[in-house]
Amino acid sequence: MLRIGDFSSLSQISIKTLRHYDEQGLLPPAHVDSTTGYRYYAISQLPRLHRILALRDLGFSLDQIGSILNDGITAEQLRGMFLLRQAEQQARVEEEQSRLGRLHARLGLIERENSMSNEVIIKQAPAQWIASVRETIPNYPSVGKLYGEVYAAIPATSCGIGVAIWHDPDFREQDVDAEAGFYVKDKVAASGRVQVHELPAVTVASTMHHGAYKRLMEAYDTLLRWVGESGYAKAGPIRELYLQISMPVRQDDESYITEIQLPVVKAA
Amino acid sequence: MLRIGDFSSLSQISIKTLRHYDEQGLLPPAHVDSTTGYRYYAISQLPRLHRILALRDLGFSLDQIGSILNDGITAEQLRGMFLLRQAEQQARVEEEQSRLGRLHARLGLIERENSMSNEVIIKQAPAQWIASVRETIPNYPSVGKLYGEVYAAIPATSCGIGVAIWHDPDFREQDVDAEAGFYVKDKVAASGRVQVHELPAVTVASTMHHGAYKRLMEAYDTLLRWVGESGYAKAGPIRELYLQISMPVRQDDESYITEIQLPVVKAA
DNA sequence: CTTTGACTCTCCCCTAACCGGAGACCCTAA
DNA sequence: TTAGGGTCTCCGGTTAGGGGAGAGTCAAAG
Repeated sequence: MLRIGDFSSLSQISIKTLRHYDEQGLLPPAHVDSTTGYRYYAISQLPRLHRILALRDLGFSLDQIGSILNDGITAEQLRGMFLLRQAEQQARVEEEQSRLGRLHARLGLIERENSMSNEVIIKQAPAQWIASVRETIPNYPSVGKLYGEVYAAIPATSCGIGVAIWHDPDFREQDVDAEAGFYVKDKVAASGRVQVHELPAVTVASTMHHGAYKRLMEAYDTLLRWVGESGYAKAGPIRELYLQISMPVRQDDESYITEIQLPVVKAA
Repeated sequence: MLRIGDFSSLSQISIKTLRHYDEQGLLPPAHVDSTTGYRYYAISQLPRLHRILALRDLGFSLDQIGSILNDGITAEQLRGMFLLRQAEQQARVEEEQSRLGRLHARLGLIERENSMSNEVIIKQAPAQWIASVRETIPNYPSVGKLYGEVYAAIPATSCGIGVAIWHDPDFREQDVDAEAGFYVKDKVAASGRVQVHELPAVTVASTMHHGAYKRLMEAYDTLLRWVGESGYAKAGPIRELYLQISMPVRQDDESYITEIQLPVVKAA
């Protein structure tokens, strides 16, 4: 019988860890003195400790290790747990690799521009009701005229932020297939050219543009390059959210804040 | 000014997280009502939140993000932090990949043998004084005779566990270059053929064999295969530690516990 | 037999980045 | 004025242990 310190130096596992494994029921000492509480370990417990460490090294939680070691588990269940763990680990590796890729791309940007520019993040855009008109307009700035029409058609109280959706599959200078309107809290009544429909929840790559519209192109550049470099693919029309704006709209107002959202899916 | 719930649904970041970022000094609300404690956020704070999320996505801790955003950091320092983070991430990817590899190998074993056999783990063997004799012996079982010689030469009180070290670079059936002796707590005096020297601390791949010596070969098989599959290379002579043994030694005693340690380095 | 120094015990707090819930307070629309 | 939903702070929990305090224990030395 070994005291905990001896068992610790024999196994090279810290005393704290051994006590922790005792508490978790993974490795109760062979004997515990009921008056002093001293833990006494047998050398024959070393293989079990080794097994615990091996499973820990494979990424199982202590809970899972407990299930594997204590609850008489069948070979089939064991295989299932390993398959599950392998799938998780596979996903983890891919995630960490993708993070490394993004880091690499960001570092490249820093080295070129010597600062941090627009940040791109992936997020979930929730399902959202929108009141809007859709029309082919001669050029981008013309979109402004559509908002008045929508605004007049819906109650002001349910009117949320202004949104534009560019339905063209690619960038066009002219004859743009544009949808413009406002997010609305609830389903309001449609009227005439103003349609009310629900945008489904999607995963988007998003960037914030803080400044004048005339520099919005930079944000688009950043966003599109990032999406390509990070292994995503376009999965829907680009949205612009006019979070901070003033009336009348000016092309050079530096206080404007615009979010650009590009629906994406992970590329294979 | 938005209340925290509005800012939360606008940014798709949970209220709890926003409060947490406030506490950490990352994103204090634009205004806090001093009587009610209500947090009020400005839309112009969205870009900063985006920046925080982007850095979080790259794997920086909130502390590091705070340094980057709050402490006027130079471009050079920023570059340094990113380089460091990239190196860490690179190491992490390699570790997780290696874990996946081990998992895959283990799963292969499970599918073949339908159970868990010997577990192999990597650990640090501490530096250790040993009293031993080294001799070329005709075959493995002959090693037993050496222990009596060592045991007679050292004080019984300082005598630790029995150890054998196989110095041949590869497995040999005959004329084995063997070292046999006992770990000793302190440096004891050498005498005659019995040498006392210190084994340096090394990283070893280790497996526990619980059972008769005649099946020790299985443990060797497992250990050597594991080392190959897991991307390590042999870095020294194999040790056997006789943790549980009886006198006289019997080849078929199933209560024996033997640890096999193979010094390793990560293969490139 | 006693002392002494090393060892061990339990208990509590700490890690990172939040999540969940309790109880109290606040805001606003009907 | 009230009701219902929003918000506040505080407490506790998550993983796998680490650090330390204060009290008790063991074994060798005197």
